[in-house]
Amino acid sequence: MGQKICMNASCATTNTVEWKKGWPLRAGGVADLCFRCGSAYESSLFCDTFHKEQSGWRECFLCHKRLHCGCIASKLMVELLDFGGVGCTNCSSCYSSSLNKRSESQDLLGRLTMMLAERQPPNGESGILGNNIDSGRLSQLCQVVEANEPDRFPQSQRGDPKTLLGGDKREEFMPQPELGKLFKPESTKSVMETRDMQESLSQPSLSMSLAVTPSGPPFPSGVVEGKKQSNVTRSPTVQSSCSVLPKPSKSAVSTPGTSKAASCPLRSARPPVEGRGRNHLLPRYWPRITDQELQQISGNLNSKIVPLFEKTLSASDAGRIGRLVLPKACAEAYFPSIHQSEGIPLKIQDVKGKEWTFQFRFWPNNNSRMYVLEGVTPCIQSMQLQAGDTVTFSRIDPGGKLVLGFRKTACGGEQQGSGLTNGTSAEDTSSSGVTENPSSINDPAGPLQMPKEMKGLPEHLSSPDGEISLQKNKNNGVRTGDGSPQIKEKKRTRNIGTKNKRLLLHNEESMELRLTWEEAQDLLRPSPSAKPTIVTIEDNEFEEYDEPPVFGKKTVFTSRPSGGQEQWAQCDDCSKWRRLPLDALLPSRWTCSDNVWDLDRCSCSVPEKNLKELESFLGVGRETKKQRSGEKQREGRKEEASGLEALASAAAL
DNA sequence: AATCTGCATGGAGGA
DNA sequence: CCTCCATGCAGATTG
Repeated sequence: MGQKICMNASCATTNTVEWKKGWPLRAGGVADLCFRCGSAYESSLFCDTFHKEQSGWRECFLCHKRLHCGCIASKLMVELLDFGGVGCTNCSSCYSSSLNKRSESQDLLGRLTMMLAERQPPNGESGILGNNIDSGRLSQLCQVVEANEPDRFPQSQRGDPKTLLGGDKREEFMPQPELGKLFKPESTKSVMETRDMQESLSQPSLSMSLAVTPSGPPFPSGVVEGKKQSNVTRSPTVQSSCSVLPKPSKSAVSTPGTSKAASCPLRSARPPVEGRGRNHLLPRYWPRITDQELQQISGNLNSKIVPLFEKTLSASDAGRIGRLVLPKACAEAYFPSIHQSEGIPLKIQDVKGKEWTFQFRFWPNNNSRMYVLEGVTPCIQSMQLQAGDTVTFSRIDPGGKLVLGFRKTACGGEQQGSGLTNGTSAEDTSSSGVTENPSSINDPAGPLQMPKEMKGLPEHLSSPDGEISLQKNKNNGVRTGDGSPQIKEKKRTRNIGTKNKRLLLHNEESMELRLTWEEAQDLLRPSPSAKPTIVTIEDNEFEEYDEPPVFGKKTVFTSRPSGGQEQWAQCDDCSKWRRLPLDALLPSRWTCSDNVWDLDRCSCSVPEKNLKELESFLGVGRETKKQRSGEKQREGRKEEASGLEALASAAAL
């Protein structure tokens, strides 16, 4: 950590800023980026998509089209991001635009397909998307892309670190200056960076990584609807505070949440911190956090807590619709500026360190805008909030990470469960519906979901056990704790799922998509005629194929009582199971006549052998076996087909 | 039919 | 009078 000038010419903070690590450039070298840039890619849209979530839909920053992260084109997009491209493959503003439409791109897609196949970890984990792309491949990709898109790659820029590093040249790589961030996909994190992952995550980071704008943290823009911004840098801190106490507004007094707050001598609404148009914020939205609460938390966190604003939930906010109406002034002051009605996904951490992603968007309304956070239902339910309760938006400095706290209206006083709480009545919030940091789910190395800042929270504010057992709830595809009442409401659960579907994250469909994708990976085989070229990168040998992979047939492995394993495959004609060598790889269609390993059973007329053993493994009985040739076979094929379709559609894209 | 989604409307409160 | 925002509503979508 030190003081340098951010090398990202488009970065909002081009003044002397904190920095923490460099930005690897394709031709080598490292560009020093400011804290904001550096932290941005940790939580960048595409990082999350590919390496944490690994499935689901995301929205392009530029064109706002949705792209499925499981698709190969999207994968390619992510890789290209490392070279400065920002945007989806559909986006005309991105130098990788139309890549998936070009005939030449088929080669890339084919290579990527192969890379996906190659990277499947032996244990079947969904790691292929999380593995690093080797530099050689990236170089190849880059060359092809450059060849295809010469206009986007002036010769002077290619592979010249000085060009990339030099002054504002970098800006030429940025499709839109106001994007202002370099999105560092995790796919391209170097080994070194991977090693530093924990450190990175322990650093405060911008959860809301989009739309960085020229001034004023966390997401200011130069001019927002005609309002000129103050050019404030790092925020003041907690102690910004109650020097000026507002005259209690009518609304503040009248709202259930705040009226009780007013009864607390310490709970005074404090003027908001810096932000666009903060002076226009109505006092009703001023955070009513006590100094005691703030000091306690600040002390625990080694970070500065900056209360931004709060809002008392209306019936519609807390209702099933899942939309939380944001005060316009607050949204424009503290949230990223958005220019498209669809808005952007916004990550906000709750008091337990769990990260939620909401869709921050707006609707045109009477020549103005109405800002909403969509998909809040799971979070609201997790906090067991209802109309009249208050949610508090705060920020952790440095880093600008958003924290969503809450304060409940309860008989005899308020309960507070924010990261700013005094800790006297932290809710035992269920983790249901939580869009847990996907890395914690997928990363076998351990959960990373608890930021350092939140680890400083008192225990009772953190997750009860810090490691909630993961249950793949097929109904909602999220972690479920021990069942809050809300979760048991089928309608709500359904609503959650569908809402999250809009969020493109962490929903049941993404879970299913991921599983399907993982299953599909099992089916990938190198083309039989393909001969691999061994490439050694960082002491790891990779087989590189010139031909795209083929889809193989699913097999099952059994364990002999005496030890050792056997592989079994089912004939596509007679549905009989045949034993295969362990290393046998089958094509997508395989019949007994293809059983070259056991000539005694290379015909469908030959009965099965050792069936009991196999059935024991499969957990099926004779009756099931009878049906196997019927329904089960069809289902099996259907499942297999779903995996194939997933890949096929990805490849088609 | 239920739910989602985008927009419209009108009351409340501030200027 | 104007802006904001809570909520309603209708068309679209989904199961």
